[in-house]
Parts: sequence; structure tokens; C-alpha cells
Amino acid sequence: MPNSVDRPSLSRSIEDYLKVIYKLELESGSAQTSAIADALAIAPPSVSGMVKRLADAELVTHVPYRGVELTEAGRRQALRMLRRHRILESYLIGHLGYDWDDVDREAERLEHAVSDDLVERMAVKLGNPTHDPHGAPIPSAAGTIDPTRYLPMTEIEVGHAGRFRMIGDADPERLRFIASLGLRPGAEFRVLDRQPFNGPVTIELDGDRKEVIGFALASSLQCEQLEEPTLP
Amino acid sequence: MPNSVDRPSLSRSIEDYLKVIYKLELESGSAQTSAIADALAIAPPSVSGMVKRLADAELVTHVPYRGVELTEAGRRQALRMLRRHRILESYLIGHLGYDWDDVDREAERLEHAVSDDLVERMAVKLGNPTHDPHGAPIPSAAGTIDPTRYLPMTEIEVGHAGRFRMIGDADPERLRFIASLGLRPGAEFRVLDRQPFNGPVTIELDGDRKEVIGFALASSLQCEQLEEPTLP
DNA sequence: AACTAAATTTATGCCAGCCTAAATTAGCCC
DNA sequence: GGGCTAATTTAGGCTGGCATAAATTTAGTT
Ligand SMILES: [Mn+2]
Ligand SMILES: [Mn+2]
Ligand SMILES: [Mn+2]
Ligand SMILES: [Mn+2]
Repeated sequence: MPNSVDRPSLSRSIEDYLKVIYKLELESGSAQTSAIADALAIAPPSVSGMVKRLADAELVTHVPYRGVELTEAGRRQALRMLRRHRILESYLIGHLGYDWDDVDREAERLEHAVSDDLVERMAVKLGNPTHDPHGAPIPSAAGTIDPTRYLPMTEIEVGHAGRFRMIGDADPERLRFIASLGLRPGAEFRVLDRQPFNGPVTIELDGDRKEVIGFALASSLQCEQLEEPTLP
Repeated sequence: MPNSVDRPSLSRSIEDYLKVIYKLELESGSAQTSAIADALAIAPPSVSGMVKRLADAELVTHVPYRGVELTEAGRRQALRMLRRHRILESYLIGHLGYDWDDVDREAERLEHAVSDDLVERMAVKLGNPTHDPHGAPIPSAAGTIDPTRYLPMTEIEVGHAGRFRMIGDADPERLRFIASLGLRPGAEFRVLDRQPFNGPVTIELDGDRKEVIGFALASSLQCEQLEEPTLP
């Protein structure tokens, strides 16, 4: 029996579009033209054009003026790209001495050039990790992904302990700063204070060190709330 | 001081053209349109068009109807691509379990996606190899390359010992067959017989095993002649 | 219900990179 | 030197992926 479905292999552009659409659907429920344009640094009319092609290829359904939604095939490809990207980042850090702030650029290009075979070899060398260095879940080769959602650090209640789980990987400076605080995915902390009006969050780390984190930054730290508050 | 020269980074197509032109110049002294077209599996008029763009970019000089020659900038880029390709092949075999017959396809895509930084990290992990798994010399990061030329096995004289040094990497089947004979770059042999009229070559391996190798195949094995013949 | 601002699409155009068909040139033979 | 052949270039066309400017739709305001 020959290959049942001949997929013509997607272009680099299409692969990046699918990833972005997946992330937008995940974060805000829908993927609108301007959001895609922003994320890819492309003009909105160009996105309209590509959306047409994606819809023709049945990777996406499009309701004009409303937005775009991944089809099952589109979602499968998006998850395949996320697996590639996250395995690559993990491998670059684990075996080639990269830091967590400089892997994204490299992976963003490599994800379009590696074969499935190479990705799986890297995954095996890494011991089939479930999360990448920034805490993001790595889809399985079969196309499933851990659906766990976390809370921004700003929503962990005062007095509670929390665990830092995940952070976006696109901003190297932010990653370096977070690392300089001693915060890595998995790190435990306790919220000592939250200032109102989008004010900073004060946390305690390693049982003694205090750090004050601005609202915008704290909002980008995806965390898990751990336990009931300790009583005074 | 800002970056002195802004190179716009070459396209995948251009990078492959430069590599092919370099190889053709090396093998036959010149690079003609049809030879480039053959090597890249592209129609000759397409090559004419690209040659024009390469000449505009001063990567190549073009004498119409005569052929094309790399400029210094073109040669530098070609060697940079060869370094990438050959370091990648070495790394895939050395650290990711690939065999020498299946690395070329992978490297052919990856060479356009890796950063210089990543290539150098791989080179360091490998101990800065000077030759790739097929015996081809790896250009230095500075752009120099071992100019040693070898002889086809068909030109090693009967009675002489020889050392197999290098083989083209594009044909997986040929590579598997050569490996099955126990021939790897570095392997020593003695020529027992050469048949005339482009006939086969008989060699002795490991001091006892005899193998008969057809002319076309033997011609593709680049070797070094080692010593004066042993006297009868 | 009409007006307005923002988002989106349509209309056009450009460039890279490929193609086929037709024209041109080079090299060779007599 | 004329004519043949093979190689090469020119002409014209197509697709993917981007852009800007203009038209359209949506949604919110009054
Ligand atoms: Mn990333
Ligand atoms: Mn990418
Ligand atoms: Mn190769
Ligand atoms: Mn290539």
C-alpha cells in the first residue's frame, strides 16, 4: 500500500502562521487577522491573503471579518511544529550549551528544516521530555498535549505559596532578568504582598530572599497556587 | 562601531547554487549553465536567470555562453556552506546516531537554517574535525580548506598499497554497499588486479579478503597511493 | 437611524524562483 | 565560409509571499 495521504509539506510561512493561530486560539479563544499580523510582523492585507490560502488548503476555517479557526488538520500541524520547536530548544540547551534566553531564535528557523526523524532522535537523547526549558508542554509525537492552564503570578493570593511553571520565550532580556532573580520553572515562592492598581508583587524565595516584581512582569509568569495560606 | 558590512543573508537557493558552482569548479575547472542545471535538477533557463542575479550580487562573474566563476565573496560563502554541511553531517553521525548514508539529505536542509554560532558549537563538541564522515575536508571557520587531491581507485597501480580517503555522499545505496565491503575512509588496501577496457579492480583488504569492484564504482573511490609495490 | 473609528478585505504591484517555447550563439565539420 | 548541432539566453508566464492604497464591513456612539 503506498502512502495513503501525500502531504505536499508546508512552507515555512504556513508553518509559522499555524503556530501563531494555535497560540492565539489558546490565549484568547480566537485568532483575528490583526493579531496574526502583529505576531508575525506582517501587514494585515498579507494575512488576509494567506488566510485565503490556508482556508483553501483546509488548514483553517475562515469567517470573513470575524477571524480564523484551525481545522483538525491545521491543529495537528500546529502541534507538530510546537513539538519540533520545543524539542529543539530543549536539545540546544541540554546538549549544545545554549542558555534559555537565546534558543528561541535558533529554534524558530530550525523547526522548519529538521525531519521528523531527527526530532525524534533528539527527543530520545533528552529522555522524551514533557516540558521545554521555559516550562511549555511538549506535544507528543502522536499529537496530544498537556492542557494544564496556569495563573499569572499576579493572581496568586497573598499568603499562598506558589510554583513558577512557565514563561514566554520570545523576549531574551526578560528571560535573563527572571533567571537573575533565581526564578526557573519549578521554583517555589510565597506571595508576601500585592499592591493594588496593577502594582508590584512581593514574593519570598528560598525561604528568606525577598523580591519585588512589577505587575507587567509578574503577569507574564505563569504559576500554580500551592496551598492554603500560613496563618499568622 | 556598527557592523561594518551588512550582508543581507543569502537565500536557500543561492546557497545551494554557490556550493554547486564551487564543486564544479573544483572537479572540472569551470561551471557551465547546463552542469549547474543538472546538479540542482533545475531547467537551464532558470539557471541563466539565477546566474544574472548572482552576478549582480557579485558572488560570481559571468561570461555569456561560457560559464560562471566564483568571486572571492562567492567562494567564501561556498566554503562557509561546505563547512556547515560537513560539520552537520559529522554531528548527526557522531551525536545523533545517523549512518553515513542518510546524513546528506538532512544536512542539505539544515545547512540553510543553522546559525554560525550553532555550527561552531557542534564543531567544538566534535573536537574540531578536519574531515567529514565521507572523507571530505571541512573548511575552517576562517575559510581555508585542505587542497589535497586524491586519485580514483582505478588509477592506483597494480601491486601498490592504497588508502581509501573520500567518497561522494549523495548516493545512499552506493554508501551502504561500500560500507558492506568494509571500506571506510582511512581503510588500507592493496590492488591485486586491474582489468583493461574499464574493467573491474580487484583489491585485498585486511591482508586476506579479496573484493572485486566494478570500474564505475572504483572510479568514485578517491584514494591515495601508498608505497612501492611489493616484489614478487 | 446615522455617523464614525477600527478592523478587514480587495485591488494592485513587486520580487524570488521556477517553468516552457523560441531565439541566439558557439563550435565543429566539410 | 556555410551549415549543422548543442548549449545558452531571451521572452513570457506562473506561484508564493510580501507590500501599500482604497474600499468595505463591523460595532460602538449619539
Ligand atoms: Mn521558542
Ligand atoms: Mn519558525
Ligand atoms: Mn553531504
Ligand atoms: Mn542545501
